[in-house]
Parts: sequence; structure tokens; C-alpha cells
Amino acid sequence: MRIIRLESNILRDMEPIIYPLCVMELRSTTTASEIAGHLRERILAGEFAPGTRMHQVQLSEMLGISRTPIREALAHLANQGLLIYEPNRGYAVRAFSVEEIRAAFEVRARLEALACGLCARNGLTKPVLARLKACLAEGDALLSKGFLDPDDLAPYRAMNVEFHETILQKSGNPFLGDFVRQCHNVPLASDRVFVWKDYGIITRSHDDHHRILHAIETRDSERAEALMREHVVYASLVLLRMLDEVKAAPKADDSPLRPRRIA
Amino acid sequence: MRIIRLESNILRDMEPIIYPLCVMELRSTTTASEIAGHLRERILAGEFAPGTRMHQVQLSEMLGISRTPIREALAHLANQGLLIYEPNRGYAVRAFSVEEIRAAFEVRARLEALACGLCARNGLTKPVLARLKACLAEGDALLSKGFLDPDDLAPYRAMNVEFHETILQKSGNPFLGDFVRQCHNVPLASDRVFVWKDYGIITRSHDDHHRILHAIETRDSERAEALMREHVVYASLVLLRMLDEVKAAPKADDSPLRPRRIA
DNA sequence: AGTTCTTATTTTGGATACATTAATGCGAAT
DNA sequence: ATTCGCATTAATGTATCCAAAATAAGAACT
Repeated sequence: MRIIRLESNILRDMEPIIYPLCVMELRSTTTASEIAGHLRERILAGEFAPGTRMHQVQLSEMLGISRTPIREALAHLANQGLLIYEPNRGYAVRAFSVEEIRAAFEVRARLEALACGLCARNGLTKPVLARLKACLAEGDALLSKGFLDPDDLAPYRAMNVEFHETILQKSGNPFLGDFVRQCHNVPLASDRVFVWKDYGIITRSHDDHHRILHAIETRDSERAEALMREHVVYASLVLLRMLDEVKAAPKADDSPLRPRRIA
Repeated sequence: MRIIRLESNILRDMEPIIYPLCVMELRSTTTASEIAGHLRERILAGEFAPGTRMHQVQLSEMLGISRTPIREALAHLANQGLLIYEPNRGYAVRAFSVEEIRAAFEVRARLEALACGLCARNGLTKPVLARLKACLAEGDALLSKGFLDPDDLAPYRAMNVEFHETILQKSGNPFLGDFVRQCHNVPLASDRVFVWKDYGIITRSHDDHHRILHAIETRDSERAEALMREHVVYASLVLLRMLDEVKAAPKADDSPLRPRRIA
């Protein structure tokens, strides 16, 4: 097979500065990426049972588009680890064992801890610190009632995501954010999809946030790393405990899923 | 948009044990995946300059196939982080800064260290230990000449890959292997694509392998983790030093790229 | 001469049609 | 009754075609 060097578009390569408008957040998202996001949500929500085959024609009829963007979306999801692909057999929803969920948390704990330590080591700018402080303040406000209002759960979750995402983004290491995001693709192993309903545990978790930001502000990277690691590890323990309880008593499906203190 | 639950193939879901032959390594790879692997190698080899647009028609004519599998392969590579995708603009070879290469090593060091510590903590089976010992023996043999034969470089690299891959696979955490493999997709940041040509450094690196296996055998997870972390961190330092030297003297393009001792 | 608007070409995104491979069902033989 | 084998069916993989968007080129204007 011959070796041919593709010629590059000189203008775009050399002077990207003259195309500022093109770089803006136009986001003329293609339908394939929309489908991918759509299916991603539904898979993470547990709508498709693990092992379910994702038939392309079926999906195309269901969504009213042709197979081409479907295929692209499925390939994308397979690369993200949500689907399993076998040549000439198609895609199927990946089944995650409890052990894999634990493994995802284990890696996530290390990566987020590293990101947190890097933030402390390198220092954050004042606007970023202000953003994190705003997260703390919002959490304080939501928890000030002394109990957890179900209506406050969604905003608390959003705040939690922003706190963690900000630290990841400002760590200066783009791979940390990428990989942690992949960990969140494991169903149930994500703060984004699920959050505890126990006021005590959430309060403690939010107190961790306070300490984490303090460690970052005082540039104590060791402490910041240790705090974040424990913060995530404990979340995994709570979740795994809940999964155990659910498995032990699958009949009470609508039970409040109250986690108990692990110690 | 209606919600339709896809029916799953009961047989495959419930009794995977009765399909042992299907699970075997048939690998009837589709052309799209072949193309993806092919392009991946060429990109990592630096054949396509960073920023180069990957025109689909151009590639399809070059490779003698239609655009469809090309598109699938490009999407795959973009998901792996080798290409950048912009809607309606296509794919371009991603440019990695030195800082990103360093970041990839930083994450890789932590992840491989964790994998190594887990192997020590959980213990490895005798056949796996034997495989690692075989790697050590092969390295010993290749380095016994007292200098590095260029012909031995490829087998040494293969041995090195197997040593690291074995530890990752046997760590019991599948995400570690996945993420480390993604780190290897960063050009130059991979043992697989590039290996040092300095006998002293390779000897020291191989000595690390000896100590790492010793730590695993003695179930000293702390030591195993620390050793592997330093093992990878030092590799990054050597590479970054080389990149600095290349950048400092870009004229001598065919220079031997000899790294110096860093201390 | 430089700038801007319009037009033409190129390239990507999506739809459809065809080829190939795996799964299924039926039937016969053991 | 079970199993093996063949034919059928269905699903995936690939090629081609059309539409839309972006880029490039050119003409008109300041």
C-alpha cells in the first residue's frame, strides 16, 4: 500500500486566529451525535436492559431516521464503553457487574484525587476559586433546612457535578477529565445519574467539599488528594451497600433505598 | 418520542455458556476496523502531520474502498482521541502539545502504579508469574551482550509491552487497561511506538522490571506501586528531555537522539 | 487596491440499495 | 427424541446517491 502524504489546509493550520467565528460555540450538532446523546441517556437510565441487542433497523424505525447516523451513534457509544460490539453481530448493551462498578469507582477515586492535588499544587485563579465557593454556598443553602427537600435534590446534584467538573477542568491535565467522564458512563457509578437520599450522608459529603476547597486554597496538595480520594471512595461504599441491600430484598422495589452508616 | 423496550435475545443473555465457540477469538475483523487500525498506526508513526485534514474521498481513493468504512474508522479514531472532529468540517489529525504528552504520562504513571499495586495486593497465579518471569528472562538475554543490538530492539519492545500489559490485565480492574491504552494513543507517549536507544537507560528500566516482579511476588503493594510509578515517570522524563533536544537542534534530524542521564 | 457580496465547487451528512455474513427453522438421519 | 445439515431469513457491512453545509473563487462595489 502506497504512502501518500495528505496536503494540509495551510490557511487553517497556520492562522487559526483569523477564524474566530468558526471556533465559537455554534454547535450545529449533527443528528448522529444527537442520537448518541439520546441513546446514552436512555441506556444510563436503565431503559435498555443489559445484554439487549441494539438492532439498527429497529432503532432507525423507532427514531425515524436512516441507519447511517444510527451506526455512527452506536459506534460512539461502544467506544465510550456503554455498548459491546462484535463484528457482523452488532451492538449490545454492556452489562456491568458489581465488581466493575467498584472498579470504576476505584479508578475515579485515584484520578479525581490526582486532579484535586494538582489544583492545590498549581493553585487556582480567583474566579475559579469563586466558582467553587459559590458551589459551597449553594450547597450550604440547600442543606440549611435541616432535612433534604426532594425538590432540592436536582439542584444539589447539579452543584455537585459543577464542583467536581471544575476541579477536573482546572487540574491542567485533560486526560483526567476524559477518563473520569468515561467512569461516569458506567451505570450507577455516577453522581450525575444517582445521588443518595440520606441527609446525613449528603451533609458529610458536602462538608468534604468544604475541606477540599480549604486544602486547595492553602495549597496543601497531599491533603487535597487524600480528601478527594476518600470522598469518592466513600461514595462507592455507600452505593455498593445500597446495591447489596437491593439485591438482598428485591421485592421491596419501591423502598426508599436508605443507606446505612458504613463503619 | 415513544419509548420502546427492545426485546433481548433470551438465549444469549441467560446461557452464554452454551456458546463457547462463538466467544473464541474468531476475529473476522470488518474492513472498517482494519482501516481504523491501519490509519492509527500511520498517525502514531507521524506520517500525517498534526492538523492535517483527513478528507474522506481522498482516503477512500487512496485505500480503494468506499467512504462508508472510512467514515466509521475516522469516527473511531476521533473517539480514541487521535483525531479532532468538527461537525460539517470533518476530521483532522490532533496536535498534541508537549504538555499534553507529559499529562498522558502523568496519568499513565498513576494508573499503571495502581494496577501494579493491585497485582501485589491480590496476588498473581503461578502461570501469570511464570509469564512475567519469562519476560524478565528474555530481557536479560537481550541485554546480556553488554550493548544494544538494533535487531534486538523490536523483541525488547514486544517483551516490554507484554510485561506491562500482563500486569494491567491481571490487576482485576478493566478500566486501568482501557485508560492506559488510551494514553498510548498519544503520539510519542507510548512504549509501543518508541523506545530509547540508550543501553544504560534500558538496562536500568529492565532492572526496574525485576524489582517490580519481586515486589509483586512478596505481596508488597506499596513498593510495587511506588516502583511502577517511578518506572513510568522516569520514562516520561527521558522522552521529554529528548523532545527538548530535538526542538533545540532541529537541523540534525538524523542524529541518534541519545538521551542523557537526568538527575 | 481592498472589501464585500454572490456564485460555484468541494466536502461532509444522511438515505437508500446491494452484498455478505450470521442466525433461524425445517427436515432427515441416527 | 436428538442432532446434524441444508436452506431460508434476517441482520450487519459496504457502496452509491442525494442534500446541505462550508469553503473557495470571482465579480461588483467602495
